[in-house]
Amino acid sequence: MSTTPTEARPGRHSLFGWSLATLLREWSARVDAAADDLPQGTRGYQLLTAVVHGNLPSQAALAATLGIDRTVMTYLLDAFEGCGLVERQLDPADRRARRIVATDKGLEVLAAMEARVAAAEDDLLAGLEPAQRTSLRELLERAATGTGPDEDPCRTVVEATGPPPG
Amino acid sequence: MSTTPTEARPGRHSLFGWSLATLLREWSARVDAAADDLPQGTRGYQLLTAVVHGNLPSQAALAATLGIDRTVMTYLLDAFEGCGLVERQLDPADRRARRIVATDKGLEVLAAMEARVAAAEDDLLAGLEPAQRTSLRELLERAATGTGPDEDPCRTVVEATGPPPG
DNA sequence: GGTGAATCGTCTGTACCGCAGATGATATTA
DNA sequence: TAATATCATCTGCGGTACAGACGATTCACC
Repeated sequence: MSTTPTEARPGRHSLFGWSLATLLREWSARVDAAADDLPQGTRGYQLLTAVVHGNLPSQAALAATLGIDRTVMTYLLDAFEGCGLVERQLDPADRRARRIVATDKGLEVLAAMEARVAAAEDDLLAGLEPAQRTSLRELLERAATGTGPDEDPCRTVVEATGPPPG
Repeated sequence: MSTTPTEARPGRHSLFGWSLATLLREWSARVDAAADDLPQGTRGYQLLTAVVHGNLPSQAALAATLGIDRTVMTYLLDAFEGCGLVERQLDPADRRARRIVATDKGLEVLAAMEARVAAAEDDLLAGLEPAQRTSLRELLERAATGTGPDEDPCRTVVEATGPPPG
């Protein structure tokens, strides 16, 4: 394909979803390759991140945030609990719910993963300049958090944080 | 990322993959909702787009572009051929391969879909200003197309971030 | 205070979907 | 011609998500 002129390059369709899917696929493959310690690869990394950084009150909230089914969350957390990465704690306020908290080992594993994932992302976005990467991340996050008509009207416009660390 | 211990804002995980996955999920849901005429919903839309706009020579190239298995492509195209949207034509140059071309009905359906998808994207990116949407699309496309094998192989140089051994 | 509806997490069964392997047809090379 | 590789297809298997039902618990309402 390097011999073909630029106009006939496959994938020249400016397809929003195709770009998203391709990027996510590439990103996921790299994260999978770096996720030796986690069950479920990319999904596990996202789950552990949501457990640690997004303080979701319950298992159902966790599932809704990650966009997966409640029944799936059950055996997903089974695997994580079996590896000693998270714990199910009874919520004293609502004894139906379970509070999912990360163990020390979970925090440790996540920290190691985050470093590797950051390196993988830099590799993935090698075609963009640093300023463009920052811009892409910001736009993605804003678009992702601002989606849906069921948006929280109380959500104040974030992004007063300034430029993220390089 | 800066993990400020005092900060406990919900959903504040600046997770690249999470943004990608969320956006893709939302986009896919909207495209699915608009894909009455297509099999396989979002996947079908992407397939038909690749068939029409990206002139891929063979079924295998199509599969590689879309990131799906060859065997999956077989019954995916079976469904499309059954609906009269595409045709398998024998490639005179290589009679093993099949050239996948869209029928008139396929072009028609795709045109209608593209209009609906454009509207859905505008709705999805309602939180962004027009200039930001354009910027996001461009950055996404550049990042997605820049991850191909036609990138020069010198990018394997590890940056000075000092990743863990691996 | 009591009753029914709703929610949370779990379990069970089912259907789907992607992947590995094998197969027939064809192209390429020795 | 023989041998090997590639293309598309078919078959079987494993995993995974989804619908539904279930006990436990909370909430709404009278």
